[in-house]
Amino acid sequence: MKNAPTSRRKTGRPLSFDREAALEKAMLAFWESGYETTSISDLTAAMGVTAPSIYAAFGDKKRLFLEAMRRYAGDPDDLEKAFARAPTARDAVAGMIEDAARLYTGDATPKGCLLASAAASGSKDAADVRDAAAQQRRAIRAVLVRRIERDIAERLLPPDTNPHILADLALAVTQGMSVLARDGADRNALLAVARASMASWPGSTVRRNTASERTF
Amino acid sequence: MKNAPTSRRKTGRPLSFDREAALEKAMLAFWESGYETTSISDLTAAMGVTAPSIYAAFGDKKRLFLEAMRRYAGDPDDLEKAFARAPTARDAVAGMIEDAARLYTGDATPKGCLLASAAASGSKDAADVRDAAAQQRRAIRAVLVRRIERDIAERLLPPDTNPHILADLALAVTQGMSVLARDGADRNALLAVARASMASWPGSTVRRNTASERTF
DNA sequence: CATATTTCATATTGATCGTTACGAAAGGCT
DNA sequence: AGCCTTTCGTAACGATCAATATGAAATATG
Repeated sequence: MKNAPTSRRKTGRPLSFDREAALEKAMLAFWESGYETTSISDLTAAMGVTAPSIYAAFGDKKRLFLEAMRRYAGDPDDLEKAFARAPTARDAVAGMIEDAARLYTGDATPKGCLLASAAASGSKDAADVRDAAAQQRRAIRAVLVRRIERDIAERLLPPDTNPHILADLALAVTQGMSVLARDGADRNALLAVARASMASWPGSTVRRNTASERTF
Repeated sequence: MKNAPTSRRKTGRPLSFDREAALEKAMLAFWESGYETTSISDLTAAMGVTAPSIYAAFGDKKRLFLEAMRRYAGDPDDLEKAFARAPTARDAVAGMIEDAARLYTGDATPKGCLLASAAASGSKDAADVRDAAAQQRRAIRAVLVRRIERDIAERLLPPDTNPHILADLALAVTQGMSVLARDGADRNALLAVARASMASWPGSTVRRNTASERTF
């Protein structure tokens, strides 16, 4: 039960818990039950850490959630790089949506998307937390738009393609799959939705009645 | 300030508020702030009714929410009838999604979808409320599936069309648009997403580079 | 070993949560 | 008018909320 010696500790009683592991548990709790509807009592139980230790390590509930949310969402730059590596914007978006379908139906994690459900609504006191979640979604959307714009510039997409609409559609499908997952849809159902949604991508051949590539 | 004489009142002091109007206000409050995160105090302020009167008229917070949610969602039979009137399943679904886009961006109502956001997550005490919302969504999905199956039977859709995937996709786009609306997307942006999403419908001609019918 | 520093567990803070007694007020019925 | 029934406003209930005060325990340093 030692904390990682990342920051050189000088003196005093050492932390009795793994900060990263506790943050992971907090993330799962928020993922499962939402920001305002996960109590400090819930968090102490999930993290195995008493309330004063949580406050000492993370500040307050709001900061703990924001840290957990950033941990969930990951670095937007990583998404940008993954998108840059993809051969086309279409591949990048299809990959993102299918990854989401898998993420939302994991066995070891709550169903659905933390970003979609943990702060979907709430009291006025938590407006800033909802804004933070919205900002995360906007960051993802911006990455989507940029990648689509690149393909337009490279003539891989029609010049009249509206990147904002395509990005919004991809985001809507992704966040909507979270609701399906919460309602009990299994991984295959979500993957089918993910693939079906890509049929609205420009240049898609909406093939029909072919046994080899049946999207519907 | 008289209540409608629908149920023949016998005796006693009359209600001093309009039950339906108060329910409407409660619905808007839940729509805005969610089930658990809207307090009785919030509700008394929004409804203009004191707490004991709320409890006398609606039972408790849970029953008030369920009644508000049913008022929001409307009768599933009405949706079924509207779907039956539509010339094709595609028209029915496109209409539903576009109606949702308009509903989620109304000026006099909160942004987004009550069904999508008010019970997206929550504590264990509210699991039955989330289940009730899930049941509403499943009812809509069932209507979608039946209407699609009818078009398959009538040869208006390819015989290998999977009605569950199409229904799930329509539901995902719809619920996903709620997130976009909450994040500030305007009505035109949502309508564009709604129309773009229909391009993945079987038999769609994904037309490109035509100024007359530009879907992207 | 002694001291400084930090975290520990226990217990509690004031505020707010959903819900309800309680008695006064307001109508219909005889 | 006088009773009966129902709703009214006020005030409070126990429970839980997020957040801390407090002092003992644990480690580094001198």
